[in-house]
Amino acid sequence: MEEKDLRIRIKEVAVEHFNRNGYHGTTIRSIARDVGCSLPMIYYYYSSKKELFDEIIKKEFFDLVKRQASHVKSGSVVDFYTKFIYGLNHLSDYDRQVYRLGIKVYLTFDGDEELMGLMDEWEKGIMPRHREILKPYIQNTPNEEAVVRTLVHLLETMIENIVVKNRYLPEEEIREEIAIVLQGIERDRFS
Amino acid sequence: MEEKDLRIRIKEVAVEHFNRNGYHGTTIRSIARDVGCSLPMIYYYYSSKKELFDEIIKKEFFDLVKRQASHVKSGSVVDFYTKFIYGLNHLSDYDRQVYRLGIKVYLTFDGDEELMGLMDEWEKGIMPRHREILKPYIQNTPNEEAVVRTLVHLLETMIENIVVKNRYLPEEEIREEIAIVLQGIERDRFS
DNA sequence: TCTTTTACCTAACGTTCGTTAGTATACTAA
DNA sequence: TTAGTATACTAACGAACGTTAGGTAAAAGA
Repeated sequence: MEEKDLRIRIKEVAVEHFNRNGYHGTTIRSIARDVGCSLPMIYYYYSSKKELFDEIIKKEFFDLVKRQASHVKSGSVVDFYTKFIYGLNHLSDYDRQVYRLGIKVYLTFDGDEELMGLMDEWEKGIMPRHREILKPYIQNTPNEEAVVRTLVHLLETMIENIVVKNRYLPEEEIREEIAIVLQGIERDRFS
Repeated sequence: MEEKDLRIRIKEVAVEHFNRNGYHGTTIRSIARDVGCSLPMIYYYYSSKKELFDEIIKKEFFDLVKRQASHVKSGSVVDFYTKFIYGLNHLSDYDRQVYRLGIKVYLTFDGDEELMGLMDEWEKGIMPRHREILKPYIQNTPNEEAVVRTLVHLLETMIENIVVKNRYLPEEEIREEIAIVLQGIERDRFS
């Protein structure tokens, strides 16, 4: 319990509390109680409640999604996306809660204007990245753009199901859904 | 301003505040201030802050989704779903905020165990309803169940985009995405 | 050695919260 | 007319909040 840096322990417990009770529903006192330290120690490592919340989003969340986005593409597109989503089932509790908290801010359900602005910036990069990944497969499809959009939308719901609603999505179900959106795409690879 | 029942005015302002600041971030005082009445008047009409929140979800939200679900199916399936989603763009501010608040509870981002339980019950009816609607069109498709699931997932993200993130989704974009998921379905009607 | 810094604490500050006690005014029924 | 009820208020309660003042004890640096 005590072998870990107190600063990190505080952040871990804070992630749990912000997740369970939201920003306003979380109290510094309850974090201190669960960490097992005194109340002012929170202020020794973080200048305020807001800074603690901000660090979780600005560092932990964006580090996590950057890590996620750097997964190497291998095999077919359907394979790639299926494994990407399926992998979320096995996120650590901490990572899952950080992800969940980030999505909450992304959906403007928590956080302040500044954090929401960062999310908007981040969101702008999503569609182009997937357009790039899918480009080799769909460049001769008529509704190219719509397919990218539909896939991204589908991915979003599946991510929410796993990360936010804490559901387990079986690999075959994920594959089926992605294949439906990308049907006719895979074949073009060999044409 | 004063022609409306105070009880209703309070609920309207509460919906705004719960939406903007969440349950814990909303104060009875700020609601009273924006309504233009004294603080104890909130307690004259609602026994507690929690009861006020609960009524919004239990009555307003579920009434709204029931109203939404009763839309008559006409034309093609793609048409039906397109119009259903597109119509959300033109929800009144009040209805949109009630919807948004409900989704927040649905995603377990707010509300207590009891309300989340009601959401779980409600969610169980979603997939069967759409399976029923789609049945005539997909009964000869091999991946029947997966198509229903994918469509429901896609609808969920589009609803979130409009209602939660407050985006405007053009009718053609909605139609394109639905058509991608249901491709090959429409044709079977005439086979 | 002595001084400074680091890591921790108890206790309290002022503010705001949800909620209620107590009272006034206006309409309604008798 | 008068008793009662519905609608409104001012003022305050105790509790909990974010935050800080001020201190201690040990380790590190000089």
